[in-house]
Amino acid sequence: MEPEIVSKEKEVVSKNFIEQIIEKDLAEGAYDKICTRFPPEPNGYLHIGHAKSILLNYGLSQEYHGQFNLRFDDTNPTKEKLEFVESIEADVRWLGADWEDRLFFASDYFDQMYEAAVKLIKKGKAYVCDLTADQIREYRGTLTEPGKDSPYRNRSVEENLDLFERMKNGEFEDGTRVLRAKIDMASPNINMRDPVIYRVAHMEHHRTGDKWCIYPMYDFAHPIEDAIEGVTHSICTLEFEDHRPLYDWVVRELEYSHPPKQIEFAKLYLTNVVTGKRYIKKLVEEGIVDGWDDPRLVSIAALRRRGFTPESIRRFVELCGVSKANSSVDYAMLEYCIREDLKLKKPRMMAVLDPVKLVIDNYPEGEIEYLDAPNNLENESLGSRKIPFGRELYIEREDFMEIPPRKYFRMFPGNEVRLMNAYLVTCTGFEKDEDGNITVVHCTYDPQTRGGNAPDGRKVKGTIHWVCAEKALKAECRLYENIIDEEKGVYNEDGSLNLNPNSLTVLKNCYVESNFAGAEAYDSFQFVRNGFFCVDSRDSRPDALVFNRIVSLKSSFKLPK
RNA sequence: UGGGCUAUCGCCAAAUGGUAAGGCAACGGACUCUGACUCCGUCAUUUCAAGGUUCGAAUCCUUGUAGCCCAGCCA
Repeated sequence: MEPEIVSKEKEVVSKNFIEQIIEKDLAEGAYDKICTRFPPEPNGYLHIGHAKSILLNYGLSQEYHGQFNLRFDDTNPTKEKLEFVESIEADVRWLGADWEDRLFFASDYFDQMYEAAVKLIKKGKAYVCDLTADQIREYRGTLTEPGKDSPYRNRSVEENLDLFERMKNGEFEDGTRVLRAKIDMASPNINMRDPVIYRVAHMEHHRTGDKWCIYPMYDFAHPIEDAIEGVTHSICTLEFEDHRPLYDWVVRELEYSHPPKQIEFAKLYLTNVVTGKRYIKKLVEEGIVDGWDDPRLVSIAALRRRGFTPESIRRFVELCGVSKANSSVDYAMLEYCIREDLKLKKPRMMAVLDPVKLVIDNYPEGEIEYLDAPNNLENESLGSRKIPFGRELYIEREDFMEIPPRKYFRMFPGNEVRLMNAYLVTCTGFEKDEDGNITVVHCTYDPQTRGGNAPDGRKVKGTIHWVCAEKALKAECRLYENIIDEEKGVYNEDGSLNLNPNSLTVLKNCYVESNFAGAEAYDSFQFVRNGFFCVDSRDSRPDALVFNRIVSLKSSFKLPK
């Protein structure tokens, strides 16, 4: 036997700019092994944008055989909650980013940060400042004018040491004193104008309790956290570019032997979707959506509930790429990824969302037969199921037309179509109510065509889905679209969110096959447009279900030109 | 009018001085037990603009233009 030559076309994947930096560092021997991290502040739920950062950092650690840490950047107790650290852990794990035993908290380093601050003071590189917040702002100058030195800038090392210790000991009220780095009040980079590195806040921290009443600022804490953990490449988003000189200043002044380096990349934005914790939070709080996992949102929890798989999100992030250009990825790309992932993996069921009754006049009354239906034509390993068939069925309203346009292949008087996995039927007539709405469609079936093929080999152009009227499960279907209007964009002119009033449609008269595994676990079904999948995987229900041609709801049949 | 960053197809995005990859979307056509999927084809003489250097420029230089970020004791 000739061995089959599988010449898999090599996928030419070009390296993104971060990979190039890492490869250069590795080649030059700057590091033996790389270490990346995902450092969320536990102040909200994660969304698709965070997935990019998580998967980027984790992916890099895998690609270059390094480490990936999960670290909570919990240096501001006013915003942080335990609830969020739990949800974040769950989401990161679900996405498949494995931090092994390296789950860290910035708050675990508070002692070391305090010591680091003392070290700066001793070097004459930090001082306690008594200016009020307003005064500090005034002294800072503006974007175009330099700042001026604080009157407290030249305190002695001894005095600074004493004052800083007393700050720690709780001798001062919130807001009365801060520790500042002594850098350059005239720097064109505002971040370098003697930034505050420690503030007083008498507040309970969700992990350290009341042990501390001073807390380090991000710019001071973050580089230290990275250095302590041996992070080599500290990857963050573009808005921190201006902070890099300060990041470098901190690791330099603190004399770390293998200083981490900060690399910035552009955040992921999606078209017609709300990202941004601020806005999501508002939608949740105002009750416009049901919660953080409302399927109209793109939080990780929502995507999961909606049937997205970790694989599909990984693929999506991979397709989006990494660069420094602000951009907004077409929502269609996300849909493509979930379709791709699910189409071979999941059984495909039948459901009718907008039902109209179909009566097969020559089918014996009261009889129900069970027909074989493959679960997925493209994946035999998913097996088959038995579906009930009877004299009365429901079909999709749009699958019948009284007067068909040209090239309409579905049901219209005189036309023969296939009921998927069942029989060929010929439409013989229909009934209307006084308003002119179609109420019943009539047809006759050809008993010879059981299974959907005619012994005489005749072909039909149309195949439609259906459910058995007697046996089908009546369900409430919730149809979700993006919460932002596709045409008008995300924001109104006044900057408010442009909400799509049709983002949630509840259909009360839907019918779903009753006899697939897990049917009984559902009391309502959620269909998501723009893809033929649906799900509600909350409460450990079965995960994503795929239905036939739900996609047609949105763009059904385009009239030929 | 300070500083930092970015500009390549409708949307992402490669190309690292050698003659504009790829994906999504769109559009044709073939196939089809859904009009989906699959397959096959089309889709940037040109890279924000204008000059310059070079045998050769998306890449280098000059001058513009547009967008994003920064004046928290947030991250």
